[in-house]
Amino acid sequence: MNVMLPLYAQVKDHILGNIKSGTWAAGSRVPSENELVESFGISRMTANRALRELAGDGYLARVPGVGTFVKEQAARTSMMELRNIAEEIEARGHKHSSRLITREKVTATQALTDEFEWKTPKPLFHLVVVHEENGLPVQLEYRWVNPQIAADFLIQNFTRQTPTAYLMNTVPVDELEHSVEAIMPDATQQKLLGITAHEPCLALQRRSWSKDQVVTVATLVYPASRYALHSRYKTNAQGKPL
Amino acid sequence: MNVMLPLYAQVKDHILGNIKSGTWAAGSRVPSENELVESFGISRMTANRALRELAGDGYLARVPGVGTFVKEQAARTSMMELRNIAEEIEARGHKHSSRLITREKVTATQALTDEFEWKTPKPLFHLVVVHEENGLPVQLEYRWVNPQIAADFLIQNFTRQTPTAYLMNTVPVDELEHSVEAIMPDATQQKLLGITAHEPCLALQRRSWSKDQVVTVATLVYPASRYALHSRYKTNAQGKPL
DNA sequence: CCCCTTATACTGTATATACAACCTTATACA
DNA sequence: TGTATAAGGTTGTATATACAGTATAAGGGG
Repeated sequence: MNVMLPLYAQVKDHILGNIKSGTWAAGSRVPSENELVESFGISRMTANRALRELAGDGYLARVPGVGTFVKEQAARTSMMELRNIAEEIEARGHKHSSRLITREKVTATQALTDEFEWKTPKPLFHLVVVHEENGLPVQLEYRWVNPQIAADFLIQNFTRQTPTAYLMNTVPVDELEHSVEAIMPDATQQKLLGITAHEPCLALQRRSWSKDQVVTVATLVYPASRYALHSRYKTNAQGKPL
Repeated sequence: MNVMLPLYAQVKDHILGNIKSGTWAAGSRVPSENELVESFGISRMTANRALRELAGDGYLARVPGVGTFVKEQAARTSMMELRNIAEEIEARGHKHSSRLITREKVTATQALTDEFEWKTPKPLFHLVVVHEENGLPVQLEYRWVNPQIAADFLIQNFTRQTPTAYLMNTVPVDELEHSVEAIMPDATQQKLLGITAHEPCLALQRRSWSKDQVVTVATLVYPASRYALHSRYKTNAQGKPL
């Protein structure tokens, strides 16, 4: 059952674990390549690969002749990121409610198999939820969840806690991907959102990873008249987010 | 003058050049590690590093036992980064071109005065540009620029350098704001983008600040069928992106 | 005291080698 | 004909070794 990770990945996990747990604070020094060679009993090239890849991912900064250090990771706060809609609505002083449309266990289609980065189709939890702000539908949520990571996902009561909130509290998220497009709603979506066929919608697709495995894929459909996505943040000298 | 690049970087450049120039189309096979060993006279580990890093960057897909292939680059743009569309298109190995529709000096409307955080209306530079990917319109850019910060903006030749590129090189950006909504195009937009009245569009509004002053306001309209906005990033050390 | 040299530690790159896992194709066999 | 096997090419990982470049600290000589 337990898949043996490659050595360099084990070293990466070890270092990343110490960073995320806060044991190694930002700016502090991580073991040098030769120290990792000693403690893990590996070759220097393997230690080099672990440190080099973590540096490429932005977790570490390497300085020739000096050492390797934990990088400062400013929180990139924005509404485009992982935020659950219930909090957003309540932050506006409005009332959030939700209607559970579908809750089932399905087998992944080919497209979903690709999304989850699997080679073969596997079982998936599937959920369809309509979120309402003061009784008016504002978001249609299609969600698929990897059962291997969130095994008890389907037995949750999602009228009290949104799927996003449950996943955020249960699984640590390493990586997020968002994709936004404009779509015209189909008949089912029109009915569930209470809109006409002529109203365009935003379709926000979100994938989240934990330890290089896709945890969940969600498609969030917003009627254009009722919602706009928004973000604002500071940047560094290169024009990239901090 | 010439800085000698490391061997693995030279190999990466060679492969990337063939992708961007379109010599190697999406789906086509790139040389195997052993073939690179032969043609470049390098060791297999060096070839491996070049291919592995390009795969990590999303340019290549590697299949054990089969080979390495040029990946399809989806027509998507990053909403988190301040990146100019010309680079994005060229990174996909396609050709970027642009048509300047309007170039003028105007006085800010009340709405624009608010956007620029001014108390009274002031002069503004205004530009309308259509960006094309392989000759097909993919973005309609409405841009307003603060003349106090970029005084020589209007005399630039924007067929060689995009407005975004010019501003990125001229003014350091401290802060960015994005807002996305779904719209139906009006008659003018339909004509400029070459789309029908029934195709929804993404309208991305962007404001950027430098030293607490608004530098530029831009509205970027993307036909839904040709573009999706995209972002992917690692979360912070605490795994709590918000 | 200051400057130069030297030693040491660390990262960056490159090679040669090895073995495993995977896939395709050709071949031998029933 | 159909199937099992073998061979060869491909990626993935791991090691041992080597040399270059950079930064820091220690020591020696003016």
